[in-house]
Amino acid sequence: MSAHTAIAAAQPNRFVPGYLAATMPQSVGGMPKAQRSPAADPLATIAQVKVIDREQSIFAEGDAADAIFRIVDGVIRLYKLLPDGRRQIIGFLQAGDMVGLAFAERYLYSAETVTACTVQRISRSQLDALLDAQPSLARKLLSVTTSELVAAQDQMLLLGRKTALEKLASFLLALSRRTDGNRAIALPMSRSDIADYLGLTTETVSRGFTKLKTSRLIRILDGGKVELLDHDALADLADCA
Amino acid sequence: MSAHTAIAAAQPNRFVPGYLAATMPQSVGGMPKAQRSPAADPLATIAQVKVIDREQSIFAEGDAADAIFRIVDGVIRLYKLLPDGRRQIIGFLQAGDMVGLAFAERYLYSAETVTACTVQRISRSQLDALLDAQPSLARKLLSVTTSELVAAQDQMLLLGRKTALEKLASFLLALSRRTDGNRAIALPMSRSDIADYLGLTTETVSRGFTKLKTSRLIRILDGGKVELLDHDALADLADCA
DNA sequence: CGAGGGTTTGAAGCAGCTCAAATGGAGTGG
DNA sequence: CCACTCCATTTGAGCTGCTTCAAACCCTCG
Repeated sequence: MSAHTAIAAAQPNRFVPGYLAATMPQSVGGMPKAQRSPAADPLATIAQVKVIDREQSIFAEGDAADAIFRIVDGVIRLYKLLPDGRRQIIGFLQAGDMVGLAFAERYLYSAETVTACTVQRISRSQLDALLDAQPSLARKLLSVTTSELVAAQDQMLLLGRKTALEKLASFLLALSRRTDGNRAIALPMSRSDIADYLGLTTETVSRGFTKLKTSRLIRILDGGKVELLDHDALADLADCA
Repeated sequence: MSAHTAIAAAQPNRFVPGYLAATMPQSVGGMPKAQRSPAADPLATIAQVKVIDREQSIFAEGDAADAIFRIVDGVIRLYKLLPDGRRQIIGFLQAGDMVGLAFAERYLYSAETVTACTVQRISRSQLDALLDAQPSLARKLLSVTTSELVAAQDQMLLLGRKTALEKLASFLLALSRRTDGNRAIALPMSRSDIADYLGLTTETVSRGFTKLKTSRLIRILDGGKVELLDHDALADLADCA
């Protein structure tokens, strides 16, 4: 079982339309897989399933936005680039998340797999038809999009005002929240992915991990997993200094 | 006529539900005021109008979120605070924008007037009733919320990966876009507001303005206005280095 | 005209970056 | 099973862009 599967398994049926920003800090109600009836998921019936290798592009910023994707398994990163190559990762997406711009001609960011992924592809026209046929869907999507906006605002606070160590602590806690508060969390993405998500360099991320390790706040486990040894201390770090 | 009125007049009927993030980089279609029929604005009929002084609180992070607000005139800032007082401004809002969390118990950020403002207050229960009565409203709100998310993602790129001067150039261009691309733009907010929006200090913002002035890219006008002398050069700065 | 606030400018410090090298771990082939 | 390669990660050392601290400037308003 690969690392990302562990994340995916704990992930409830999150549903994210349009732009998907930083999904990390979003708190989600836990609902066991068994309770999800297929009837409640009209998208599944029209989706086309694709399996994609790790580190592959799904679409790039500027491509015609003719489809949206829902992640069934695996981890995906969304990012924007500056002309000189500087990269900002907008979010890491997991099982249940949806990707793709709902109301624009072209994708405004790029999407790549971090791990091997299974995704559902839903064409734009099919989604539009579904929205027409089922007006309640829009309200549901509105609710989830609003949550995404909340997450994006948390990330703005992080990027604009937190120190490197505070950013790292926030990141780890957000991951922990996504996996139902588990102490051990999977980190399928590289240091450089984390750096580009937090507005840092890989070296600074690495030094931060070292500092958290020597402070006994975290412990590195096998398979790229991290154990949060002192949740409260990390929370203090994350919220402030 | 106060400075903010100039911004407001150029502002079409933007409509922003739920969390309102950085609205700056959002491009909006221009529609003259005369074409807006009151019938197309069901919110206006149930809204309670309030006039608020400059530098006043509208609501604070953590307050019960029992109403949303639509700005009729003036400029408002939304921000989040860290426990030690560091502030990140999430966005500046203007006429047409809506503020207030649609699907949470409490506001997740604070809102304050920058200039004197006129706002419409719509209670949460009234909005919910309106959404039930008029399902198409949800889809419209979804569209606009998605635009907000796009703006938030642009701001993440700015905060995480741009230099001080690039941030300033981006900010000025975004303001210019909001006022239909006018060369002269109003800056009703203080240096410290701008700093907290761009993840900088007031001193760095001030030095940036000075550098843009001596480079002949901008010119300071009366009444806190700024004229963009070289739009293209600013655009080069904003997108990259 | 004087007080009070925001803004600008100056000088010094430092958090995080850059450049560089060492370490380590996973995959590959002998 | 080991040797080797490759590349991500870690560590080190110096640098720099932004911050911090401080003071001067300047506008507005009473």
